[in-house]
Amino acid sequence: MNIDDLNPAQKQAVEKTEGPVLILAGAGSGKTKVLTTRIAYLVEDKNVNPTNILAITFTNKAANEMRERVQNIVGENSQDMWISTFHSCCVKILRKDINKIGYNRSFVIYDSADQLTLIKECMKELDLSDKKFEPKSIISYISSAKDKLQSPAEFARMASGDLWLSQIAEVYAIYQDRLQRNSALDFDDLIYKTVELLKENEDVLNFYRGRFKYIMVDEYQDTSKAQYELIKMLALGHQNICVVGDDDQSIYGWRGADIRNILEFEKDYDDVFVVKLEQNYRSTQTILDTANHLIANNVERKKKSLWSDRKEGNLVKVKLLRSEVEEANYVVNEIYENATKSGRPYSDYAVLYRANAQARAVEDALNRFQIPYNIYGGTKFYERKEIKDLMAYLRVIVNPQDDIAIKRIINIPKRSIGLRTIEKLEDRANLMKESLYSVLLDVDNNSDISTKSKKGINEFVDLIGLFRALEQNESPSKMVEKVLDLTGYLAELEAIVNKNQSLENGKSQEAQDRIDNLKEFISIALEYENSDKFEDEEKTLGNFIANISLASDVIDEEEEIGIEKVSLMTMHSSKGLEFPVVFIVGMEEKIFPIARAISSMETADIEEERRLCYVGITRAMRELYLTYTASRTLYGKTSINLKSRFLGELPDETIEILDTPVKATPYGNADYSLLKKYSDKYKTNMNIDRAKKVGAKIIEKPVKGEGAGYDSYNSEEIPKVKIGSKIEHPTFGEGSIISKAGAEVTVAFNKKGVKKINLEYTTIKVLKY
DNA sequence: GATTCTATTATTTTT
DNA sequence: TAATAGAATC
Repeated sequence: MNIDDLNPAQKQAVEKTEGPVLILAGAGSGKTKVLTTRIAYLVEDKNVNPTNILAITFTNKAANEMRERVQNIVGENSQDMWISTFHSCCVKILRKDINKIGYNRSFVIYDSADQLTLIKECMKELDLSDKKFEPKSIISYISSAKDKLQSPAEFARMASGDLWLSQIAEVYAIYQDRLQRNSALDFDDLIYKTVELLKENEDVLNFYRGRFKYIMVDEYQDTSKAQYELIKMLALGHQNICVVGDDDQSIYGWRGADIRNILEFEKDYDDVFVVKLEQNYRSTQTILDTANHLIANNVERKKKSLWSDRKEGNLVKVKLLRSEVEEANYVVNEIYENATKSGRPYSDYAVLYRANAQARAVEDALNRFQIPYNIYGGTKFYERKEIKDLMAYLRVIVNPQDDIAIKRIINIPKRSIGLRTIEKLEDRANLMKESLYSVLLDVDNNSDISTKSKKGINEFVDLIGLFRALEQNESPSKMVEKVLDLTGYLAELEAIVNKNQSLENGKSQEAQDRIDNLKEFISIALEYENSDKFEDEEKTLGNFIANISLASDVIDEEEEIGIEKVSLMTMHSSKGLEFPVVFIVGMEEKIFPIARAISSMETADIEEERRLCYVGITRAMRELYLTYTASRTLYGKTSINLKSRFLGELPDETIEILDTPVKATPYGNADYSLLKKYSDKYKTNMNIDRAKKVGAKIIEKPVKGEGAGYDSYNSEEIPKVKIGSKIEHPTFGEGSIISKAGAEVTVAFNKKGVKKINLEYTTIKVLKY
């Protein structure tokens, strides 16, 4: 195995195969390469049997990438390794032995929507109004309890004396009970129950301990307590545990990640070999210096300092704009000019922000410039209504005890089973402590159900019975087809398409999209059947839907081949990615760091925000822009925020301030310090309107030439028009747009002929977009 | 049972 | 602003 192309630190990380190893891998330091090489090295040079290797990641994407890369080096051998996410690894373990802790082996996995439905039911059972108790917040309590391996009983004990927590404890207990009754596990359970299984069954634990002689964990800084315990149990004994992570990139504390796991790894295991990967292969030294300087402000961290042997590159550009609209315009204009000048494809550019809501302004600007873009974090494939309906059918076929799934589809397509009926059936199920399905089977002996509903229920039950019989010898993809066919689901959609074809409403298109999605689902099933990725599992419907539940593929954006697009995403979702040119927008207090972190008593919260900023900065390969605004409208409210403290934490030598830092706002020359004073005095989020009320002096006239230093128009008033839009001009009358260049459009007027007008200076009315 | 109206509320996201 | 959930109404 040739490892000559690794740097000395990387080599050490690969060659130290025995005992606990902590690889502190800075951003862009070739972490995945080290990990895959290490696995290959174990197999090829150390003659380790591939079955003895367990490599764990957080996302499917990371697992797939790793598997692929390992396969490229060691070939067929990689088939016998477990390279998977925490969750799918746990599913595999649980499928085999979960019956030992009182669950059905054909359990289903509840996603967060199912979870929410179930929680609401549990709350209803306890007569907790969801006015006072936000179901989502209860879920997060329960979820974090599970992350910390707290059972309902332990939670109740801890909560004693606290009314609020005690009530959550009650919900938790019922919720857990209902999950078990439904033969369902939520995502947190997958880890929690695996730990429980291994704790309570020595033989099972010993089996896996014997099997996994070499364990590797990626993104270790993101592990929860439960995941930590799981790994620790498995690694006990041989202690061949290698964890890779970067404490500076720990940005998921809010969903249970415990940064202490990585900070205290050396305390948890004996004689830990620590390697720091500090050479960065991604960014210019200027960008790295900027990031290093910023993150040095954090106290809770392992000291690291990224360096690069690349040239210094451009300074980081810092720019103040007047509003989020101007900010977006500036960014997009810069992308446009930079791309035109350098010949870079648009896919080289990324705009990062703290919250998704900030994307809109950037989107609008991109539309105005007609630059193609992709927003990450859209609707997930599996969250689509039609896919969830279909999945619900499949789940009921595999596991009829799945009440949540039954309720979803019992009346789809319509079978005259209304809400009232379902409620009655449910009450009966609860009363008899039975599943909904058994009550349905027995519906004929149920006196308070109408004949019409009874008929529908029997139809439903017969259908499910038929499917269950078919499932014995049909493949998953065939089953999907059967469900779509025999339920009439597909036919119903096709009818909509045909009926509305002539009409120009979106209904036909929408139905067609759904049909396409369902067809896509069939191919996913076929793909699953033909894949060899899951060699050690049978290709049953149950395993198929479990796989789907653990996948979260975003819908493949109608892959327009050859179209290079600008990427828009949150800094969270940018982790692990890189772009030649990066813009981070909204560098303002209360935006980034976000208000909640500022008001929090915990300095840890600000530190996590700072790490997020570090993640954002280190995405940039060559050029980095940081922008902020004097005034920002977000969630329909305009406020003036101070510039982000993070900007002040950057080194003077690596940044270039492009703005004239003045007090200009779209409203004019607002007195910044005054606003700040009022904000402090009234201890409230001061916005311009409120400030005016309490007497802040704000000159309402826009100040020319001053301010952002960016000579721009107030594009807020420029209507979004495109070629083909119909408009009305105050003097030329109606016309349609035939071409467009920035704010300058060419319009063919109905009466006055073709004219060029500049939307910057002309007020038009848009009749049709 | 479906549709329309009203009120509420808004980090970050994977599994 | 805009999405969405729940209530009110047809």
